[in-house]
Amino acid sequence: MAKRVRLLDVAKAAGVSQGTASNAFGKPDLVRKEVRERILEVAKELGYRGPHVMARMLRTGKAGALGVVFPDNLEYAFSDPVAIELLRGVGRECARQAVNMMIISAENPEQAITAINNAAVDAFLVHCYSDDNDIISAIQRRNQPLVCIDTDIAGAAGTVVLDDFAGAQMAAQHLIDCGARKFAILSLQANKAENFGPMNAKRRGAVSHRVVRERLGGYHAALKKAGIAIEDIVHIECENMSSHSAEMVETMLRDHPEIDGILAMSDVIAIGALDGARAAGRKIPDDLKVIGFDGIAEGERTDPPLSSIRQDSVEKGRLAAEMALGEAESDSRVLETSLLVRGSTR
Amino acid sequence: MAKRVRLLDVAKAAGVSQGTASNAFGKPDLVRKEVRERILEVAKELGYRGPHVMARMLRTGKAGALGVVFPDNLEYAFSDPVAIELLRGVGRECARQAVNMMIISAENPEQAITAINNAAVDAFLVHCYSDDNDIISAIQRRNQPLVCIDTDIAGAAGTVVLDDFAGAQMAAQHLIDCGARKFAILSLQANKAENFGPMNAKRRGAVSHRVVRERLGGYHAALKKAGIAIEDIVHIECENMSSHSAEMVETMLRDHPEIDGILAMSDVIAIGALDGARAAGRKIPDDLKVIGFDGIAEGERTDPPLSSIRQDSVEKGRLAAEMALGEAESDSRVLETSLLVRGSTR
DNA sequence: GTGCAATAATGAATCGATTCAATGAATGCA
DNA sequence: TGCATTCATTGAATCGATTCATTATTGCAC
Repeated sequence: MAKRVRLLDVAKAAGVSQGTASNAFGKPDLVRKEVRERILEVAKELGYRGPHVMARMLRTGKAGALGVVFPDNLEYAFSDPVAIELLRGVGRECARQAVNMMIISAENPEQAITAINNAAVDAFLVHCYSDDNDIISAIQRRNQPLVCIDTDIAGAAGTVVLDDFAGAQMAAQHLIDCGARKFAILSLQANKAENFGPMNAKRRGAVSHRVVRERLGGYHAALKKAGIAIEDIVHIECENMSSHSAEMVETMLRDHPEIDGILAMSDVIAIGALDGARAAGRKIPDDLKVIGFDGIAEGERTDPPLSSIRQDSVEKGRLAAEMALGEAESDSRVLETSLLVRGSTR
Repeated sequence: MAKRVRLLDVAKAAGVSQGTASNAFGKPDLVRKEVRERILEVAKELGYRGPHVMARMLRTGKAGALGVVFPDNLEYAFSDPVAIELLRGVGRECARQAVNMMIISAENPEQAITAINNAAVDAFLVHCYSDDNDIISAIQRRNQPLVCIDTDIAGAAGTVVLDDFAGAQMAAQHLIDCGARKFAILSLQANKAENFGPMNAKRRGAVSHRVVRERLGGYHAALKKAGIAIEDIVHIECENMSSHSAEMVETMLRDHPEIDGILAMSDVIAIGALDGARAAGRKIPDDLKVIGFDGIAEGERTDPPLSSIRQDSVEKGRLAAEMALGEAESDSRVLETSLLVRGSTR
């Protein structure tokens, strides 16, 4: 293979200094028009392909890219509807700022750390639930701006979270207003260690995932206020997959026929719950009210359409990107939620 | 800000050559254990953050990333279910090969070209419909492996496409088998220039998007064989959005009450068609059969569930990534489709 | 014609690693 | 003891740009 044509070669051939040749490409207004044109012409003749990206990066220190990390589960980034909305928002802001989007990919945590160390980016965005994490430390070691989404980590440059507590409270209050009295909570995974199924008090007390902790707190607060004892609530921890929650709910409803209100921590789980309830012979919303969390588009098409707590995940991603790229005003934002009433509670 | 600690600083402090220090990090087995440990220790003391990514890239010429470009519409990449599956596949392969995934982001074609020129990647993957494209040229100018998905472009290192013709043929044949005789085809955008609505013969003759050309050809072939004249088919070009196709279909069904079979070039369009047909008072599948294309998961939950031509978009993305990263056997692959019969044609 | 400012161009230093031919030391074998 | 071989280390060259202090040129006003 022929040796790559360098800027220096172009400069020599055009009879100008390397500095001028560089400016002809990067800062055209610093070079006299005719000189610049000659340089570009010579460049074309020699087959120069434009400034070498890596060399420029090394010199300028700018990568022109934002790193996006999903430590908990990487396949999840392109599967979960909420994660996808998040990515859409990140992409939107990156496009606005003319910065590329580097998705850190890995099959396991160890690989992820290597991937992080090899990524030429200017800042990191990390979406995760747990806050104790080798991956987070690896990012922090790079000493670049880091914005955390959905969790608050000490030392992060910024944080974007939801007011999960208030949202959950709203959800539970809504079910109470609809007349439900016997509740089941379908929780997202609460800890690093998987432990799906009924959730005992001990595990409820040791929730390391911020989102789960807050939402659980919000549910409990509203229910308590309505005079419902926490011990009377059925807690189940579900994988964030409709098929999984469907199974769980079907079983659960057979064991606890009295349940008339289901609080699901995600719409994906809630959609499965609708299926499970149908399989267990319940009529929704007559026998049983179900409310999800997130307000994803799929919730419009379920049978019946799913009530939920709407969050703006696109904006969440966009905002986080904006922060990471250093254009945001504050370094910590809490987004609000709103109640979305549809057929599953009406 | 204190000056960054360089490898050279570490080497000096540890009393070894820079080469040895480099090896201590990059090729540990070339350095005696005690020496390596001392180097690492000194590095930690000095606050050395590990080899500088950009410097390494410049020297080695490897970026450790795969560029992914969506020239037609960038927001689309995180909106369309099929594009997302594609990304999932790409992500899977990238993870397997320990390579990051650089999503080229831009708001307009001009910006996209800059973004491409600024991206430190080892290869490119491009998903697009049209084959004449400034963006493609920009990528080709970089002289790196380029794999095209869903279109075949001269000079690409590889191509991954679907047997769209056969799939479309299968779809049309299925509707014929179900007894439909009066057809409407809901096409994806056929050309760079947007022109949604009824599609005249002239526009049908000048389809620049390969996918549309092939699928249209497949539909026509099957219908012709069944003795249906092309002129009797209603052609409508839709935006790939359910809400848009719903409107189009509702209007279309009022103008053409005889239609009893709808061939949609995507499931997204088909799902809108179900809504539009319902709004126009049709019963599916009794009055009207509808079949989509792609076989996306959402099709299971529509009312009625959507028949479709299934394609494995995840595998399409994975395979393309594999090719681009240079591990695939061949440089051109055509994937097969299969018929997915559900409620909308039964 | 002189002085001053503005504009162009120069060329060497720099960004921070990796690589590789050369050298030195240590080991194995006859 | 001598020679070949292996293992560890060195140090300079290299990857390919950008930057910036300096010099050269031009234009303009008085």
